[in-house]
Amino acid sequence: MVNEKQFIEILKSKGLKITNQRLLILEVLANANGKHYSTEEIYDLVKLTYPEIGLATVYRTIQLLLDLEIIDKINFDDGFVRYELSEQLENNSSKHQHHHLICKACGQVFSFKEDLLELLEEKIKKEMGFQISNHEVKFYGFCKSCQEKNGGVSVEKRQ
Amino acid sequence: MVNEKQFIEILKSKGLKITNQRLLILEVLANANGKHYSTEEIYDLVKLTYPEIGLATVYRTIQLLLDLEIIDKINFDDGFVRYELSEQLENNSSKHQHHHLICKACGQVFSFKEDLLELLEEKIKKEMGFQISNHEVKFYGFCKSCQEKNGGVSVEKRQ
DNA sequence: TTTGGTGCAAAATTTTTGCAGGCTA
DNA sequence: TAGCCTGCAAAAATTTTGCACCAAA
Repeated sequence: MVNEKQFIEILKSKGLKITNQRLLILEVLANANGKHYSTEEIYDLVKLTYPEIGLATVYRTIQLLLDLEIIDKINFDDGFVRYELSEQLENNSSKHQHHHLICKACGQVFSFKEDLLELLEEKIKKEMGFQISNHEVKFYGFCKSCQEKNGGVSVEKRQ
Repeated sequence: MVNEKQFIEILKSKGLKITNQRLLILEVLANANGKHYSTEEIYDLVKLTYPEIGLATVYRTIQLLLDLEIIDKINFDDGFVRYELSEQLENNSSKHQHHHLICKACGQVFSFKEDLLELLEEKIKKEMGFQISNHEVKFYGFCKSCQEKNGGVSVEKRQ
């Protein structure tokens, strides 16, 4: 999880410039606290403190953060592409920290910290020779509160 | 995996009409054979045998197939939303058949049939009360042939 | 015949790009 | 100062919608 100081170092080391826009976008994502923002949401949040920012800059900065592997792209199939700070550690090796639980009734997204995929990854490596560097796991279902609300019969709100 | 006969029965039972367009779109997906088509690709393929079809019909039929849980939506983050026939069985209970391996060098998508997620799903159920009905697992990395091509040093082509 | 489904075109969304000017290093 | 970066607006790409007509039941 990259902080501002590290981010500045990364930019410097690549010969990239340190701008308010870049720092503010990273800050929004760093303070997301479990939320997953879309480009538009990031744009709106940055505008609160820096109204002159353009949406194109947000798109360009997000692409930059993706290229630098500082953030990850996630798609919850709600029509928006969302982003979150990558959990990748400086020493690399383990990028496997959490999975997403998506409630089909209320649309809420929960994070679950745990990695139990080593077995599966080993099997894939052995059987297919595929070298895994990262994974994305999404579980669709019904959250506790939606199950209780409907007495066990949960109704889908979205596909 | 739904075949044409079953599809017709499902449509009938819901009071929906059986049209050439619907049958042809299902046929394209049923013959995809491991490939994952985007809306545009489905449109182009159906046009070969039914040139008068409109793109809007493809979008509407795909939404219908999603609602009926005959197909699943997949996003490989290449800018296109893709679809594949759902593996869901008639008797329900198990929808957990395969995962996707996405090569970051050549972009190819491989499928891996295996489910070793029961342990993780049980844990999630127990700890969070979240009732899982389906999951989507994507592994990013480098396929065997790309590893060999580059002598073990694989170069990313895309994020 | 009735109703749902389709094709077309327009509209709405989301994302990318070109360019002149501004800011970081 | 040089060149990267930004904002704006236009363009491109993807998806949805309205409507008149057509076709399945």
